[in-house]
Parts: sequence; structure tokens; C-alpha cells
Amino acid sequence: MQKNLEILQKTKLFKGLESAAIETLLTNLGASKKVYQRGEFIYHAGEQTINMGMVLTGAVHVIKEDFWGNRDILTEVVAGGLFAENYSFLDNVLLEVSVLTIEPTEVLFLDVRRLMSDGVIGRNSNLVLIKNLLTILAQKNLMLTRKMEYLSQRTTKDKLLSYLSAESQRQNTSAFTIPFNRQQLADYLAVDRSAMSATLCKLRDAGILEFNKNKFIFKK
Amino acid sequence: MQKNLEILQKTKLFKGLESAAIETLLTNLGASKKVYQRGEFIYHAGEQTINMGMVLTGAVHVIKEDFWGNRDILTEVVAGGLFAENYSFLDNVLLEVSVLTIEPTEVLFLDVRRLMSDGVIGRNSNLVLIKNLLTILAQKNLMLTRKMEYLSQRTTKDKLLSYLSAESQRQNTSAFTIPFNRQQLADYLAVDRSAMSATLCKLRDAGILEFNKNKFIFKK
DNA sequence: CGCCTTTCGTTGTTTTTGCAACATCTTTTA
DNA sequence: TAAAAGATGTTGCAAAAACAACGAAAGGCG
Repeated sequence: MQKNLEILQKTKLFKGLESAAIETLLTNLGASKKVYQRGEFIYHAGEQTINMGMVLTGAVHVIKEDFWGNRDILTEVVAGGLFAENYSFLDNVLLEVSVLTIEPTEVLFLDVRRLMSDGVIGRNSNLVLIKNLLTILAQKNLMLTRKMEYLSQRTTKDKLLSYLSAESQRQNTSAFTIPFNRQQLADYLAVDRSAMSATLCKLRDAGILEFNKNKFIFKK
Repeated sequence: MQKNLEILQKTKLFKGLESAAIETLLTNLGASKKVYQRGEFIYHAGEQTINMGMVLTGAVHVIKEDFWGNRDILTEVVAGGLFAENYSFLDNVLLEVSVLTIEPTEVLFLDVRRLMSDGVIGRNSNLVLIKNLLTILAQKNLMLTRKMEYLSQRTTKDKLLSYLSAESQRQNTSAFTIPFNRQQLADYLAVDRSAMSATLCKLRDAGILEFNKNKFIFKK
């Protein structure tokens, strides 16, 4: 378990906590570790009373199957990352996704509902964990809200401009860099790469922006 | 302030708390009330150290202005609703939106960071408030994640099918109702209403689904 | 250095969407 | 109940996107 503690200290969830505090927390939250082979289901859509899971080693896919059984990969979670964290705070909500390992994986399950029960109240380490949880949820919320703004645009051009404009404002400069290559940007904006590439060049030819690799400059 | 307490008890944030507990909490969180005229800015994009705001009466728009000054309305918040709640948990993040009243509005500001300081630890009412906050953030997260899945689809047909399929699964029946009329559904999926209407009818003619008003049935 | 892989831009074709305008049916209300 | 307002479906057309296929440039590696 020693090696696990080292991993845990580096995660967003346990950030700022000493090994001893983490060990106490793990006990209080009824932590349990489980090892999975590649291709095993950790959770199935439709289940209830879900505990939060943290990937210690390996990786999982959070997937959604539609009415006809088509699979859609929503996210990939790697070491240190959480899954099912939203459901772990909500009662009377059935899990709408499934979680599937894509390689041999160790998972730590945490019953975070216990954080809100009287028994574990008042300890400073609980407070740190709660703060970390709120931070994690707020950050994710912000990321989703941002992406939503771009995806709500009707055309590729508008998606690009809203994304680039927001990135420019966030970095507070008209010359900025983005953390994507073309294919990744297209995936992020849910458009076709080549069509997006063509749109970018049109914007360049129209004198609206310049770019080179992942560096962009708004001209007007 | 008596009237405000009645409002507050009905909100998601203060749910499950007695008037007395709420009053104590308001003091501990440095609550302050402010009244705005129609068309006043409550927050401007770029500000830092943001307190969470709750609309007591009236309504506000959360808006975003792009590089060229075009305004985009992201959400409308009415009585009992929160704004800037994500930012109130995050340090070193500048506000990326502005908040603007669209009618005379009373706002309650809460410094929720104080929840995580030692002084107010250990009280049961704090725990309830934290639980409510986590619930609110998790619910919002779930809503955003769902919508993201639909908006990530490339075509109107796929947007419709992923939304309707998910709704069918969530209601656990192939005959289900949706909380939107056509225009609202089109807005939600960020597509044109008439084009969406045509797509729906194609799906009907292909024998994939039937519908009447906001009632839908998957056939296969 | 040459080979292989990746990234990016370009073009042409097919499909889909947005938009505008209008017909039909339903609901509201005066 | 008649008129008005709202919701839904339908059509034609122009614009845009998806898709496929390809070439050029850049980067990594034996």
C-alpha cells in the first residue's frame, strides 16, 4: 500500500494531505482496492448507489451505449483520475454510462458520501478533501461550460472563432497558442479536420487571423 | 430579511436547513445583499476573487462577449438560482463571463470559501450546505455531460438519435416523453427547427420511431 | 542521409444543413 | 365562437459540411 500512497499524494483529490492523513481518510471512506484484467466492466449503465472510482494504475474508458447498442467513448481515465464522481454525490440517479478497462487496471473505490455523515466531521483532513472535491467539480464544470459554448455554434467557422476568441481572451493577448494540433482541435470542436483546415485558411485569407502550427494571431 | 429567509429555504442551496441555521450561515459566510436596477452589470469578465451570487428576486443574464464584442447569452438565472458558483471555488482563475440584470434584481453574495476555513468547521449546518453544494455541482456536471454527448454528434440526425435514445434509456422505456417542444429541442441541440422537423419525419418514415407532440416511441 | 510517419493543406463530390416562405392544425383569448 | 397567436410540418434553394483521396512539408529514426 506504500506505493499507492505515493500515487495518491500526487492526485488532485488528495493534494495537500500527508500520508498519515490519507490513510485515515481511506479508512473513514471505506476505501477498497480492486484489480481488473483488460476488457472488464467496472460499472454497467443502469446500476445504482455508485462509489467514486480512482484509477491507480492502468486506464479505463467511460462509454455509452445507445438504443441499438452502438458504443461511444466519452472519456479515457488514466492513473490519478476519477470516474463516476458525479453519481457518487447523487441519490436516486441511475448510472447512464459504463466503465470498461482497456488494460490491466487497479481501482480504488471511495464512499465519499461518508464525508457528509456526522462521524467523520470536524477533522481538518476531511475539510481538505471536501475542498479538493469542490475544486475538481468546479474545474470540470468550467471546462464543460466552455466547450459547450463552442459546440453550440452552428457552423465550423463560428465554432473556430468562438474557441479561438475565448482562448485569446483567457490568455489576455491577441497572439496565443493552443494545446491542440489540427486533428485534436477538430475532435474537440466535433468537426471534420479537413473541412476545418479549409475554414481556417479562409479566415486567414480574409485577414482575420494568422497562424502557424499551434500559434495564432488575431489581426482585427 | 424575514421574506428572504422564506425564499432561501426553498432553494437547492439551503434545502434542509431551518431559518435559524440559515441566519447563522449567512453571518458566517459574510453574506451581503445588493439591489440592482435593470441593465446593470453585476460582474464583468476579467474580474478576480469572485463571490457566488444568488438571485433573490428578478433575473440576470450570464453573457460572454467575444473578441469583436458580440454578445452571447449563456444562461438566464432567476430567483433561487446561482451564478459564478464555479469561480467562487477556484483561485487564480479570471471570470470569463459577465453578469447583467435584465430587470430590477436583488442579489445575495456568499463567500463560500469560508466554509473551508477552520473557524466554521464542525457545525452540522455547514455540512448540510457543503452537501448541497456538491449536489448542485454534480447535477450541473451531469446535465452538461449529457448535452455534450448530443452536441458532439456531427449531423442533426445523430444529434436527435443520441438525445432521444438517451432519454429513452433514462426513462427506461421505448415510449417516452421529452420536456421540449420542437423549437426548444432545436435550440437545445443547436440546430435549425425546420431542418430538424424534416429529419424527424424522415426517421418516422424510415420506421425508426413514431411521435406525437412531445411523445416518442422507438420502433426498432 | 534516406525512409517512414505524421501533420497539414487542397480539391472535388456528395450529403446535409440553414434559411425563408408558406400551409395546416392546435391553442388561446377576446 | 371567431379571430389571433402559436406550434408543427413541408418545400425549394443556396450555403456549408462531411467524406475521400491526394500531395507537400516537417519530424523522427535507423
